[in-house]
Amino acid sequence: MARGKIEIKRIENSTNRQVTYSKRRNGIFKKASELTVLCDAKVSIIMLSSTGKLHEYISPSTTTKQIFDQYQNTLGVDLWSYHYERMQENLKKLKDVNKNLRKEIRQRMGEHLSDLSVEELRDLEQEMESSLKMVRDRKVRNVEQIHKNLLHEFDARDRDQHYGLVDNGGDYESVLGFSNGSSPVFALSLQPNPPNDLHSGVGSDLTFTLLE
Amino acid sequence: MARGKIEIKRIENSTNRQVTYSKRRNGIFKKASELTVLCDAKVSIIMLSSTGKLHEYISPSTTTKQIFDQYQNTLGVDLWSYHYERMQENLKKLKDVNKNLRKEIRQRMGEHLSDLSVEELRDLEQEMESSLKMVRDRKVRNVEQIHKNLLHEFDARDRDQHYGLVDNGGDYESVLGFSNGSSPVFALSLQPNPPNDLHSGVGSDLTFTLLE
DNA sequence: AACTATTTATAAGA
DNA sequence: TTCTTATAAATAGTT
Repeated sequence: MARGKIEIKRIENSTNRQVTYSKRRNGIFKKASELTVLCDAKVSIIMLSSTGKLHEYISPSTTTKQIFDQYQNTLGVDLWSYHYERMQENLKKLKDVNKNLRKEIRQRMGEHLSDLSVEELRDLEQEMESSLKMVRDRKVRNVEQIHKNLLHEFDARDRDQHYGLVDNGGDYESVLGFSNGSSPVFALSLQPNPPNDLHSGVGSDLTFTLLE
Repeated sequence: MARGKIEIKRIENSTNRQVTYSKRRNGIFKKASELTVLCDAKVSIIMLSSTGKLHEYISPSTTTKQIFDQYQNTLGVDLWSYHYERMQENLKKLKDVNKNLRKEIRQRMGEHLSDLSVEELRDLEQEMESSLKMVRDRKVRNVEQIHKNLLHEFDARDRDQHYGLVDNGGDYESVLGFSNGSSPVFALSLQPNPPNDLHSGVGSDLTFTLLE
């Protein structure tokens, strides 16, 4: 635009290209700043040079993020708001599921029962009775298995070397294969089920029989 | 810049401002397009006029989203990735909580018990027994209340007008104030608790006493 | 929207 | 880089 007209096509000389980029970039930024003031507008300019450098102009009255947000709102485009909204929906659904799970647990813990009708209470009671039976059965099976292992170990020691009870200094825990010193069996016998007016199943009684 | 120099300050006349905005906007966009070609650069310009209108220029070789992404990568800024990451963390936490809640419920339903030690099984059993008692007690109290209401209603009818049983044609449901024809009491008496080998608490027996 | 006198931007050279 | 300056381009005010 001076000292000779130029054609608008890529400047092949790298230095010239850099110089022109720098000069014209400043020119555009100056124009943008004038436009901002003269016309009460907001302008965001981001430039990436061929060498990968980034320069930006942003009107003093705003931020780049505000411009981005406005851009998306106005054009109804979703650059990333689509993902954002999907995540928020997902979050909400998970929270709801969570809430319901907590409610169910609380009811199974005997709380928040006032919402339930007599039918629902009766169904819940039956469900819990049946589940309790399964827990109890599982416990009994576990304890029986431990008991069998115990008998088997004593038997084996007695038959093989006769050093079991004496050499071991009464460390029954190792007999069951618990090397960290925290044997479930002895912990159980030290903390027996406390007497409980609801405690009427055979399973729990078997536990006492085994451990006491 | 022509026909007289102007001061760079807001143009008060609205029409003039609009016209200048339009002219200078085109000027800047033209400069941007020249820069793109001459210097092999990428430019994104977003303008918001004082009237709220949005105009943009984007170099042909790219997209606005690419520029946004590049902007964020280069500056290490997070405009929205901060929120995105926070949301993903949140999502993950909720999923974990959810998983644990489901596990707890399953265990309270008598499933997935193999992970539990004998102590944990015993604790769970006790917890469920105590919770079952609360459910049972609540059911009993509800049924007792319904029974009391029933007796009170019969009593009142007998005392006041002597038209209860005859005029009502034996519609006991309305006596309890259930106008939709689905009385919990009668539903309960039609579907009594089935005999259950675990069914040993006094609460459930009381239910049968009341309803049979 | 077009015109045009003038200002501004800038290409090339130093 | 920065400065200079001839000249192209942009544009303020007018029509």
